[in-house]
Amino acid sequence: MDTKYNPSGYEQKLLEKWLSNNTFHSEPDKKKDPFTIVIPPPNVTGVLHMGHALNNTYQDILIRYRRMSGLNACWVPGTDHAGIATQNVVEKKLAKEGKSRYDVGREAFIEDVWEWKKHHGDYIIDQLKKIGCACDWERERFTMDEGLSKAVFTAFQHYYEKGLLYRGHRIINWCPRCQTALSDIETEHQELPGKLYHVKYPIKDSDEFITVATTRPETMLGDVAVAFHPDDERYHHLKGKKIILPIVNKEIEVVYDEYVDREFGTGAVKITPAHDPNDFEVGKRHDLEPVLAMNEDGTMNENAGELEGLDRFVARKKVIEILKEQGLLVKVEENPHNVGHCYRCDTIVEPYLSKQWFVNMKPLAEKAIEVVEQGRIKFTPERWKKVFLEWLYNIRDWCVSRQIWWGHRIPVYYCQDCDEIMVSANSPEKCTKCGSTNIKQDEDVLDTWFSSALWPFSTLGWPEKTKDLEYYYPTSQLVTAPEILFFWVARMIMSGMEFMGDIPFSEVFLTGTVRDETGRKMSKSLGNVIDPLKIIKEYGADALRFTLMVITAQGQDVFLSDEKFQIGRNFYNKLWNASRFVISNLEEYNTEFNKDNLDILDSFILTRLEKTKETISAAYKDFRFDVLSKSIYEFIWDDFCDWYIEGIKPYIYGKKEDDGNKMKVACYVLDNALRMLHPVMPFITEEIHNHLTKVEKSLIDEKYPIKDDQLIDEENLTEFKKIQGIVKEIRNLKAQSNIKKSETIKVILLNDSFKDEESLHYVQYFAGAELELVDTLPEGGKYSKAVAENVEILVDLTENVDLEEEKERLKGEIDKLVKEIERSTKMLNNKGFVANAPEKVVEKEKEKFEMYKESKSKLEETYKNLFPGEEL
RNA sequence: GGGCGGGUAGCUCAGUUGGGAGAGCAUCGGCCUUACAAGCCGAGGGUCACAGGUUCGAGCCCUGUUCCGCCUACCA
Repeated sequence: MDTKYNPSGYEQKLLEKWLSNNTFHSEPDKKKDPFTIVIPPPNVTGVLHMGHALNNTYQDILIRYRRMSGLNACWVPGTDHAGIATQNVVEKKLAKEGKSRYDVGREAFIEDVWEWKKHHGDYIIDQLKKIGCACDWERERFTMDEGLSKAVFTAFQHYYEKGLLYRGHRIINWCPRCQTALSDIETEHQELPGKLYHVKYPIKDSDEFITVATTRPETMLGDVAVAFHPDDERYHHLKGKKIILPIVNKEIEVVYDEYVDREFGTGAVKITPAHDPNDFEVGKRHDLEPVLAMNEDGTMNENAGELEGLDRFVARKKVIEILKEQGLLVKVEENPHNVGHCYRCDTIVEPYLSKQWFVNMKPLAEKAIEVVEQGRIKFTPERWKKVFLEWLYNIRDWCVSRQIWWGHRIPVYYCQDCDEIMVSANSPEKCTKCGSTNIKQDEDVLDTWFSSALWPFSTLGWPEKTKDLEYYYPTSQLVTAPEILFFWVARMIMSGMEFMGDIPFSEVFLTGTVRDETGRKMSKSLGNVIDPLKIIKEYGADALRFTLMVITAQGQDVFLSDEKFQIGRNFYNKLWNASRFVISNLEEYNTEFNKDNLDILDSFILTRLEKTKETISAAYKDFRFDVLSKSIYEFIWDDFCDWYIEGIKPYIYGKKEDDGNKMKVACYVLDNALRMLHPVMPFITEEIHNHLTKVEKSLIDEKYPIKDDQLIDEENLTEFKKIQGIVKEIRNLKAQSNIKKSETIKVILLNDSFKDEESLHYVQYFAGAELELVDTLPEGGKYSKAVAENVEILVDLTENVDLEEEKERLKGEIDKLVKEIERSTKMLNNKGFVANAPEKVVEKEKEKFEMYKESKSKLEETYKNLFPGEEL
């Protein structure tokens, strides 16, 4: 084995092996239970970021663990066509050539996107491979694949025929830059400093004015009425009157509607049905014809009179100017408010009246609510369940049409001759009603999330009834970011119930968000991203994975910085070197140690190993990746390296009699540890395992270690912990007395301090001490004393010891004990404690009390001996 | 406006049915001990945000306050 482990070389080699052997492939197999995960498909435009790295490491660990545990694990990978985002990328590319998509035309543009996808789109898939993802690459899917497109059209037709899909005029969120409708959750609200403008509208045939307030004055050009509360007597006299809309000097209506809050402002609300969802509802109730004042690109239209052609924000200023000139602007107040922004390009979205396709979500949501309330789908951390349900209880219809070109074109066909509307997954050639071939397909495409909603079954072949679908569906667990809980998770559950009649997965694990060290979300525009590929290059994929796992508490946000990845690097370095030591001292790969020939050290390491297995399997159940990573880390570093390997050295170097059993134990432990760690650090564990067994195999095909209760020996573990405690104390005494670790120190112990010779040997060895056993401890003389684990430790102080320091040390120790005794006394004198606390706790406290008292008197004795006559 | 998460060592964070406050990094001291200086041995360091309450006992449970972050929402 190389003396240094250089990740990039090994990782590349192993990766090529895995890929060329198709190691991660899964086929339906009735003899085994499936364990399925579908990947949250990253955008084709995406490059791997830390969020992906975190998310996919979780999934990879789950997949590898289940596969090693004997399940038929299948991880379905793929990418999402990400309509708006991808179109934006290609449009930007065109813009550099001075062209727009309209210049090249729809067909040529889509070809361009496919071309782009072919060359840049699979970039992220390669990156996933680099972090070691055990995806079944043969099953890679793309949401625009033929099969998945068919799923989309089939689903659309199904919803339409069931009456759950309709086309209607509604206020939607319009992005003037992307020039498309967005769904409610695709608009992100940010608070911006805004103003509330109070404007006077003249009342026709009267000297009176009515004052209304607005945050978006430019939309007043689309006003059709002013509304008052029906019970508001201040405005009853206006019934039947008309109001003059300034600037365009149009007559508008007076209406009375309970929507108006009498307490707010003047109690008068201008009604702009084409630019505000509430106003739209009011307009409908009062038969008011909406007036659209804006074009799709955010400029004012012909209804804006002299403002026609101005951009909406320029128009806002202009409106205010005009109103001021005409003396109609009453006042302007500061009014910070939340404004919707396009989640793809951050442009301020416009509530805008438009004809779009909607899915009626209520009936779909009901089933999703049911399965989650019943606990058939479990969320981890559990708090997301509430968030999830809350959203579903208040669900609104989903606007699914988008005015872009890249995506699944809506499978609706309009006959140009007879107005027939046909909805069909198979593009019809002629009108089903009049037979005309003059039919035109809807221009719009579907929301990208419409296709991802079908992902858990469309990737497995739906709408065909495939073997895969039958075997792998429902999938097992889903790992994703909470940001897409509504976008994706909720919709998958709804469509799973609708099309498959069953839940798409039974457990959902929501990850935390990756942030920089100051707590900000990592984003390109902030420039605070840590590129996982850079980390892989510097530290290796294993270090990246391990570090992410060990520092991220379950579902909590994680704060990252470059240096943190040293945790992982240091760990693999330790593992590599320890393994190198074991392997180089091993004659052959043999884990069949003699169970009847174990000493206290063997028993200690085996007990700790088996207990670690227990911790790990519990951690898997609870998605505690931090716990499982940390417990393997501690086992390998603290128990195996610092105690077991150190402890067997005298046997290896021939300083102690050895029958070879210790190396077999070491082999067994290392073999187990590598398997246990493999899901977290797949590369190095496999590399080492191959060296250990001298056989080239994929570790993922090996069995995950199962706990062997026979190897657990609590009594020996306790005894060894006692050894460790004493060793630590002696080392401490040596360090404080400036005695080198390599120098031995004379230590006197009572005969019955330990169970047997073995224990004494290890104390002597680990502590670097020469033990003298006596029946009674010497009184007087220059000895320092410490008490650990209820054992008195006497150290010869004849040489080289600063008595002043020793005095301080003893004083400090005694002081600590005094405080402990005080605390303990108080507790034990408390009748309530003795009466109410569990007997075990009280007993323990009494024992401790006795121990403290004993220790204290022992130390005091020593103090008096060393410093006769001096006050404590 | 509503909801959620968090405030524990200098930093980043653990702390699972309430029973003597932990890890990693950083700091300090000592070590080239034949796997590893990316290491080994040892040490110091905390009014568990604040104020109440429940309890024999609270970092943990309840109430309130405060600060940070996130999600969500049509008050013109």
